[in-house]
Amino acid sequence: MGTSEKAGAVPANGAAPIQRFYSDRSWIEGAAEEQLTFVAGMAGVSSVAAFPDLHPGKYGPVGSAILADRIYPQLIGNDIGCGMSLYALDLPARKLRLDKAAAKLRQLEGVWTGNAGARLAGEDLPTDLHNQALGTIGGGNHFCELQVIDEVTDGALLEAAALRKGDLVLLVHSGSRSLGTAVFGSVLDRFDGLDPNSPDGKAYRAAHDQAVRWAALNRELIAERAAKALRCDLRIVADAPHNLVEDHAGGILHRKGAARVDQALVPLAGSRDALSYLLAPCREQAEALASLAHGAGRKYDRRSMTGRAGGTRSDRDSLGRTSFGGLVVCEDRQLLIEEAPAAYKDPAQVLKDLQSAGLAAPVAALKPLVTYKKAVSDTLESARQDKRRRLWDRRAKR
DNA sequence: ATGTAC
Repeated sequence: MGTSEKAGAVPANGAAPIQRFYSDRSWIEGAAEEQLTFVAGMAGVSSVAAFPDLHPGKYGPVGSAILADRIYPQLIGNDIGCGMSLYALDLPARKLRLDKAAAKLRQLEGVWTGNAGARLAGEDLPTDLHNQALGTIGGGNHFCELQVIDEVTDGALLEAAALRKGDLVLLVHSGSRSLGTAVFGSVLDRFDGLDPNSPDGKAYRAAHDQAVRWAALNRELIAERAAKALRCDLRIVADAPHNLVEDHAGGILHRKGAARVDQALVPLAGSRDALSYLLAPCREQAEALASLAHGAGRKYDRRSMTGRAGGTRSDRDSLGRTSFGGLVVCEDRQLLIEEAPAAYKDPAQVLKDLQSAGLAAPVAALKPLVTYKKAVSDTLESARQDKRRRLWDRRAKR
């Protein structure tokens, strides 16, 4: 980086400034800090913002926003366009039976049989673009959760969104499935980044932008499938993608698990056994790069969860229920363990840090009722794999 | 994260 007029904002070592929006009360791994430092030193990076959900990722710190003069596809990774959508349901909460709702949500399993071509065309996408996966949640940390508006902290803002305490909502976390994987796969040898104005940069950006629109449509279709299964209507409250590149302040902003704040309300996802929140973004701070935390953030990686949760039968059974009396639909045992609530940080602390940093204010807390992840039974092979990992971990501890 | 990889 040269001695431009921006030199005053650049630390002596030439790395970009890192703005941290978390306190020492948040659980931040050393590896995530190292990744932040690495990313801030990458060529062309001018600004980095880190949020309290920060945790190490495969190619960089998840829970950060990175402004650069070029596109680094690895910072976005596979799941281009991944994000959170919140929908209001016109279903009376008092009529809801959780076990029946859980049974109905099982209809989310399998393919969606609607008119994919028409919906894709409506989003200005090719009518045959990856349509076999449309309307499906996927695996990992993706979910579709039925929630109830619990505590209200800003009644006026909630009312402005035509919501009130006791209303049922749907929080959908999903992305572009293997469409995004294919787009990332086409640039795997480009870790030095792409000039956004070069043919390669433009080609990536075009395919990326399609995956972003596909992912948003996918969340919409998942919500529609869920509402149809629950036999009610739905209305969108917010859609906040957190994994993509976009133009920002004359550069390329990489959202690496950092929610976009261009709407009145932004969802902050908790774990399935913790509250989620509806946030009102505060006046913009340039250093925050128009971003917020996207969730609680992982505390433990997937692999290490095998030794931490689901060790006994009763432990595994308890993973299917929540302390709120909620239900979890996830018949893949390995997934149930990897995504155990213990794998996640406390979303209330994430909220506190965002609040004290002056980035957002809570509007309402959302209580999980039914978390839908996967309704098909895990295979014999994945059970065997689970057992092998367990034995291996036990041996490693000696 | 993923119609994974053994």
